[in-house]
Order: sequence, then C-alpha cells, then structure tokens
Amino acid sequence: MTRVLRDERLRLTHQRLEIIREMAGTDEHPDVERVYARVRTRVPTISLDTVYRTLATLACHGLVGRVAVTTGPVRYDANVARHHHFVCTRCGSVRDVFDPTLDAVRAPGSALALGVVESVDVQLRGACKECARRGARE
Amino acid sequence: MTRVLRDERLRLTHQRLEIIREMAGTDEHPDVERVYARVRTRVPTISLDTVYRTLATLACHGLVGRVAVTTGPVRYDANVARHHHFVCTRCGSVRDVFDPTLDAVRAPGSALALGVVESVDVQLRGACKECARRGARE
DNA sequence: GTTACTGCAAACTTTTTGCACGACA
DNA sequence: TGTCGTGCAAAAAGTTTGCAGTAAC
Repeated sequence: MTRVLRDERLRLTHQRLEIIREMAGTDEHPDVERVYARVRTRVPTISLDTVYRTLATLACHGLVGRVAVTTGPVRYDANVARHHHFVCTRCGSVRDVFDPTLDAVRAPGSALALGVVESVDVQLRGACKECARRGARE
Repeated sequence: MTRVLRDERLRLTHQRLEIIREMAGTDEHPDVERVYARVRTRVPTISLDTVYRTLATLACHGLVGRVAVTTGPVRYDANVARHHHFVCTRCGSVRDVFDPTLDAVRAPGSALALGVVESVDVQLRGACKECARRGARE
C-alpha cells in the first residue's frame, strides 16, 4: 500500500496514512465529513480541509473512486475494481454490487453516435433492508 | 401539460409555465443556474430561488427527474420515461440513451441480500463527440 | 377572499483557496 | 535543505429558509 503511494510520489504523512486506513477499512461510501469524523478519533488535530485535499489527491491518482450516485456531498469509494452500486433512495446508503452478469452489459451501438464509451456502470435503486423493513411496519 | 399541473393542484403561474417550457424544450440535463439563465431572457424579473423551488416541486410531483450522475450541482431531466444516460467525464455533459437491451438488464439475485430493487439505471461513461475530437487533436 | 407562489435577503452547507508553518524525503 | 503537505481562516459555490407582498383559484 505504502509502495503504491511512493510510486505515485506522494509523501507518506501521518494524516494521509490514517485517511487511507480509514477508507480501506470500510465498505460504505463515506463523504468527506464522515471520514473526517472517524479519522479525528485517532488524529484529533487533523483538519477538515486536509481530508478534502487528501481524498481529492487519492482520487486523482486512482487510489480511491468518486461516486456520483446521490445528490448532496461527494462520496468516496475505496474499491477501484470494476463493480456496480445499490443505492437506497430512502436513506441514501450505497453498497457495492459485484456481479459478472452486470459486468457483461455492453454499450449499445446507438451510443456510438454520442461518443466513446469507456465504462458501463449499473445502478440499482430501491430500498435497503432496513428501510424496506421500516416501510413495511408502517 | 397544463392539465397535469391542474391534476396535481399546482398553480399555473407565469414563472412555472416558463420553467416547464424551458425544460420541455431541451434534451440537456441542465442545473438550476442554467435554467435560470435561460428563463430569465424571457422573464427578466424571475428569481433564482423560484427556479430552485419550482424544479424541486416538479421533481416531487414526478414531472421532472433529478439525475445524480456527476458531482457538483444537481441536474434536472425533463424526460421521466425509462431511459439511461451517457455521461462525458471530460466536460460533464449528459445525454439520454434509449435502448431496449439496456432496459432488459435485471438486478442479479445477489442484490436481494441488499434490499428491494425498484429500478435499474445504466450509466455509460466516456468522452462525448466534441471532447473525443479535441482529445485526438492534441 | 383564500391560499399558494414569488422575490428579496439572509442563513446554511459543501467545497475551494491563500498563506505561513511544519514535516517528509 | 528544498519541497510538499498541513492547519487556519476566509471566501466561493450551491442550496435552503423566513417573511411580506402578489397573483392564482
């Protein structure tokens, strides 16, 4: 992990390593504020803009992904391998979906008229387990 | 069109009708600021927050859609029928994609573990015609 | 005549930026 | 030691909200 950072000529600062550790240890898709809150328990002096800048830097070097699945704050994704997303339209939670069938979806020929397609992402929208249960109870 | 508004018990104000006309006349996916700029040429006294509120109201009643395909400002989509999107990762433009093959994509069984899937949206990401041409020239 | 909508202003949230100090290589 | 990264503060976007007046029904 630190090797990758070195290869990208990024300095291994205390703050940076803790942000990376935080991202690597979650399968949520946290926004900056959430990462900040979590990292702060271990590095109380860290500032919010360091988290903003660090995540932007990591995304720029392809070490984390930015996901645009909901309105509101930008969310980051520790997983940069090919995958899809399940988005809860009630609470806004986002979960990774790994599925070869979805990976097999190809851009249709008609898309050629629009431009060059480089990736295909499938978004499943609906109600997550908790929200579905809560909805049924009412 | 006005019938739909009446059915939803929304008042047919001058500003509202012009915002709707603007949305109906474009296949872009404009953000609030852009709609404001365009409508203002016809209704110079309209305010930005009226556009914010009106688009939120229309989205709430299902007359327009909100698309979460890029980071940054929220974009609205005049088309509420089933369709997919092509997103240019260079300039951020968004275009509609209509394709029965993509419509046929179903949520995989593994998604059942996450919750109830209500819709499946496919996002094609890449470079639009103009950006691809510009990129090739360099 | 009611009620909902608009415009204005101010507040709030999210994100970016300038600068000086401190830490990594 | 030189440069990059951090923290602080202020500013810039983007969005929401309270209120009084206006327009639609």
